[in-house]
Amino acid sequence: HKHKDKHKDKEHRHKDHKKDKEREKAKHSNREGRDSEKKLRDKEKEKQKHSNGSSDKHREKQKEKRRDEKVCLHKPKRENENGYARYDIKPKKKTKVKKGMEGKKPKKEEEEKWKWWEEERATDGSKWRFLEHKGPVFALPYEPLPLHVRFFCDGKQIKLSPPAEEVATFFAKMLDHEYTTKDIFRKNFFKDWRKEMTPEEKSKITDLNKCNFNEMSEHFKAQSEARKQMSKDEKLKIKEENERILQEYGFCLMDNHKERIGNFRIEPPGLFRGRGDHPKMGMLKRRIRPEDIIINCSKDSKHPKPPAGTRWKELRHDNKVTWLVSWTENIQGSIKYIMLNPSSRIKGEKDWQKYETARRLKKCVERLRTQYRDDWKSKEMRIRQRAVALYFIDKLALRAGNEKEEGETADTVGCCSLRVEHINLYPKMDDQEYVVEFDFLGKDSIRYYNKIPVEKRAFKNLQLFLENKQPEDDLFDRLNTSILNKHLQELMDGLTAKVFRTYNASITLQQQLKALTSPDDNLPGKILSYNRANRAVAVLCNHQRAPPKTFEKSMQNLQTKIDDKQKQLATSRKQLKTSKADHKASHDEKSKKAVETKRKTVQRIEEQLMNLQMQATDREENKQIALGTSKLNYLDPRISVAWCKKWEISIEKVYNKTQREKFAWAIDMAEDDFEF
DNA sequence: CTCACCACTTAGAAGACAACCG
DNA sequence: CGGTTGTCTTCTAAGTGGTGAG
Repeated sequence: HKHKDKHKDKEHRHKDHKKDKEREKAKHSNREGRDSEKKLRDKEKEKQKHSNGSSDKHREKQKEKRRDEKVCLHKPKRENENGYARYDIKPKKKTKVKKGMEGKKPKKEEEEKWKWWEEERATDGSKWRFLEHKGPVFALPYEPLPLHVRFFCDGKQIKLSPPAEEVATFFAKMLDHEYTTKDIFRKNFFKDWRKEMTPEEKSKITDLNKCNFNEMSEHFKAQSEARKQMSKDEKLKIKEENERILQEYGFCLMDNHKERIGNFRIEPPGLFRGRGDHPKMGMLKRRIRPEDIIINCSKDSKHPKPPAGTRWKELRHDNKVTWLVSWTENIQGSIKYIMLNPSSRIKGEKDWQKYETARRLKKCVERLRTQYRDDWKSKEMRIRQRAVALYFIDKLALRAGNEKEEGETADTVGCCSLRVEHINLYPKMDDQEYVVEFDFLGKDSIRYYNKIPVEKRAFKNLQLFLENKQPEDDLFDRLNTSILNKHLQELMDGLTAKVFRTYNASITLQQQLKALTSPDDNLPGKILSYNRANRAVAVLCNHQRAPPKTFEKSMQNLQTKIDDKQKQLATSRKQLKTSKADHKASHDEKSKKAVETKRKTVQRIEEQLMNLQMQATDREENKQIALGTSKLNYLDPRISVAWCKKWEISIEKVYNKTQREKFAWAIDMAEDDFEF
């Protein structure tokens, strides 16, 4: 019954979010009415938000006032355009797509511009009302190797049966990869490979070290080389075929809208590549057949047909979930899904909601911080542990750290699963006090290393937690993510550990943008500032990448360019000097003009040089840092949109096409004064 | 509480593609 | 125009967090 209560709470929360009565009414009214009512509600929500006595209440109010003034000044007449009442209520300063809005518009056009964020959200936990799709695209069947490609074991040629040969090719394709040298990988592979062999093969092939895959490997290299060498025509043909498949299988119909599917292809069979020190690396990931597939769609939709002669495992009509297709994978036994693209309504709404939760945290974060500092003094060990863990999650943006099954995955940890061996305490270090040194492997086995001074009371608690423990013992032995999240839920509706990461990432971006952007900077300068702000977040969240293989070389190339530019600048300056001298001597129009052109040239080259240097700085600073993850998952896009608007930078400079599609909601709704 | 299960978000690497350069 | 380089897209692994049974 506990869970049920919780569920009710959640429902209640959701209902609170928007006024229920109004929504019910709106559901049955027409589009215009719905929209305007939504706006009205939003406005009310805004007011509520601003009047609930948070610390920055005053500033927020000022801001709102300012916005209203601006709106009045610049865009008072929107409502006349097509009679949509909604424009009366919350005029937009800038509305991108206007033409074609009058009267009836062609369906296709409407489809392209569908603004789901201006529509109602379901409140009953259902994710859709209608869903129709074509099912998944299966991996191509195995094509046996041509006869001339041979395989040897112990020096003797063996013609492998197709199943054994297929698995062998998986290994052969990876021969150049470091994976294949690892003991665990080889052991796992060999074990699974033998399962595919005929008894005869099994008796002949008993030692992987005696297997020679070279001809296979060479064959695949030649094949990929041949693909590269294909004529334009052939390449075009393949491209068209891919496009056809995309058009047929890459979209679904969900609640009257055509939506892009994220991954409509079933993962092909192959060898499992775990990250880090994974105990299952090299195992055979088996081929998925229609009989493994569960299809989810509307009862009243045209159901996807399984390939001829096969059947689905199950046909389901569950509109409480968002997936279209699922199957169980054989390595960990987990379920894999086919879901919609990030640009879809279903993903976008959730994403938007995530940032709204983080913004609610912003309003009460100081209160929570006071509380956890207070809890450091608690009589109860579990509360102290909870409070210190939360401090780490807040201050260092650590992940929650769920427990993991031993032997099933690589040994990685998050905050709650930190072990004694992952930290070192230094009461004094150089000129700093109470330094904690973190060294552990996090998600994807990415190393987290950080030496950081912490508050005295937190430090003393850590010393206490370490008492009488072995290195492999849990640092927070009275804590797990479920306890922590239950606590957080009580502190704020919808609060979980990961919200802190979102909040701290977004607030950092906003602060850094404010601090780094200088009005005098030119465009590349501003972009550098943006990237630096983005970088600050990536560092906070520990988003690392392997330095690109060509990094050194590309840096060198850039340096050469800079050197050349410098030389060019020197020559140009000399020429300017000469022309000035000429002008002084002759004082004629022609020489005066020459001076001017030269001056312009020098200026242009100076700027080019600066830009190159900025590019170099940017790239150097970015060597081991991945910006994409934070941009895509942690930074409220409205901050970036507002920044672009404020500095009159086109959004394309900050978001590529995919990102613009994912963040269409933010691009459409955020104004230059948006505050996270 | 633990455990198993499920659904969904977040993650870096690899592969595909496009732009640029000589 | 071909090869190289940098960017975008795809892929799928690895997390988080919710639920419900026992």
